[in-house]
Amino acid sequence: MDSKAERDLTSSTRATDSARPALSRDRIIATAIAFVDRRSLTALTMRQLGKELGVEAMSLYRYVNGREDLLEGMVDRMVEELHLRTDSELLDDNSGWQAYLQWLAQGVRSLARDHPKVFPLIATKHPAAPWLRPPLRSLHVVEDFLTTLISHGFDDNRAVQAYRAFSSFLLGHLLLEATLLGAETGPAEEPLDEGGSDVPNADQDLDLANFPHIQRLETQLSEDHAAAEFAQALEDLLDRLDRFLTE
Amino acid sequence: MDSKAERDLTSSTRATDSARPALSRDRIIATAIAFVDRRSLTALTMRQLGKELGVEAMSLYRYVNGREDLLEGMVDRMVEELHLRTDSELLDDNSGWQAYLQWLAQGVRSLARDHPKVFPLIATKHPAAPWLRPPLRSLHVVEDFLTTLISHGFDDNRAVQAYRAFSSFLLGHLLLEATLLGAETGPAEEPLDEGGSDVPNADQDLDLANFPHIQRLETQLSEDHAAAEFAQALEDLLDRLDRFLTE
DNA sequence: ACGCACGGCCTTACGTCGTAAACCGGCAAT
DNA sequence: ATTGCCGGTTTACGACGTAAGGCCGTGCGT
Repeated sequence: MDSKAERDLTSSTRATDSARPALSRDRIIATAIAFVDRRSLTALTMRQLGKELGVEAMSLYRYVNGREDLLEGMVDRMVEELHLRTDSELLDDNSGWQAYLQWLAQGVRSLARDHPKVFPLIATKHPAAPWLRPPLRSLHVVEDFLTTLISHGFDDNRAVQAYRAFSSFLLGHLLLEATLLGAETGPAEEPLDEGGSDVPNADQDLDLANFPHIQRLETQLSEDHAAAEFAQALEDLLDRLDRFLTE
Repeated sequence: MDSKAERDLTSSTRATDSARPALSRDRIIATAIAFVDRRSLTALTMRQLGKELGVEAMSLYRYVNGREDLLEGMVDRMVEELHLRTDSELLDDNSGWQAYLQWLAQGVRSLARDHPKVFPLIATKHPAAPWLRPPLRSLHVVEDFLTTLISHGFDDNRAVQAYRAFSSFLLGHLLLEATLLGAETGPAEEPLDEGGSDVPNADQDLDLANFPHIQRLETQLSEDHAAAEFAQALEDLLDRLDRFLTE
């Protein structure tokens, strides 16, 4: 009675099938993303993912071309999402390019916050082309970006430079934030005790005796103002681009 | 005669032995870094590294506490290097904090450029403490940072914020640059042809027909002005911090 | 001088990973 | 009924990280 539960509805593989959604690239990728969100990147294994989908690992290979391709699929899927929900108003002349960039930045930030364990992948994986810079690694998104800026007075050169600056900005802030959030899912991380007990292990490690400033500022350093700082830095970047535009 | 070649020089394992430098954590880590530079992160395997050192894989475990620890060691080593060659002049009141930040930024950039394949590790690995943000993930470096800024008129709060802004800046620009440089060592990457030929596979892929801007700007997008852009963005950041300081 | 503990490296072994290749049941069209 | 494909399974291989124990030369204690 293990996997026979959904057998009787096979009278015809109709669309009304609700029991077993049937394997597909999309479903695999979606499940993989959810899985990584819940567990971790290194936990994402073909066999585990198979189990998650109620299927043997090798079945996945009919839809994804190996693990590497799966990861790429996840990245593409997530970034493409950005383009899909582009409010076309934003691309018009109505709201300025700044509104568009604000929207885009917040969108990418949402990605990073919703999937902190996946984001390093977006940030790190080598793009298909050298002009597809993380995290804006979708042709659609980049095209939107360039279109919007150019239609708002940027010349080619400045649009490209803006693209680069914007990419760097997002990457830096959001990868940091994501790394912070997806705290390694560390279950316990044994201190590994390295030895006996007589010698108090003289190296510096995590006692802050020799680092007075860090020690004093420890709490401040640990505070999380990610949202505000992101917003502020984004403002500054936009100002910079604006100045850049009218120079 | 396979591994006996270097047997006869074992008359005594004296210090004067120049043939086989003898295993040590330092040597292992150094070799690992060099190895990753030459090959890639995923190619760095305990067995491969052993081979590189003329030793069995398991021998490494006497000095590094597993692969994860090895990677951490590599990161630490590289970042610590920054602190070691800190010109103490820079920390004095003589040159301003801006000179220090310029120096530090260029130092980290050198790291990224010298070891583009390792840099993602520095950027991505979870720091030991939440206030050790990549890529400035060394207590020494952070302490230097805070000391310098505070001794130049920053109050605690602003110094901390500067630290965060600076980290994000470096991470974004340099991870991007490193990713670009360490071009995945991709040997060929078969186009994998995905199926028949009748349906032209309606997705966009890499023909730029539907992306006029990208197509037109392709060359500009591919141009590499990393150095200049980095310098410029750094200038702007310093200005921003300066304004921030006297507000 | 001799023995012996010990540090440093090797051998063996286990479980898990990605994935190539062959296989197999059932549906559709012939 | 036959055939062939489609979607999934089985089996198998080599490489990985690493636990556990073996082995051998060196240097110290006596």
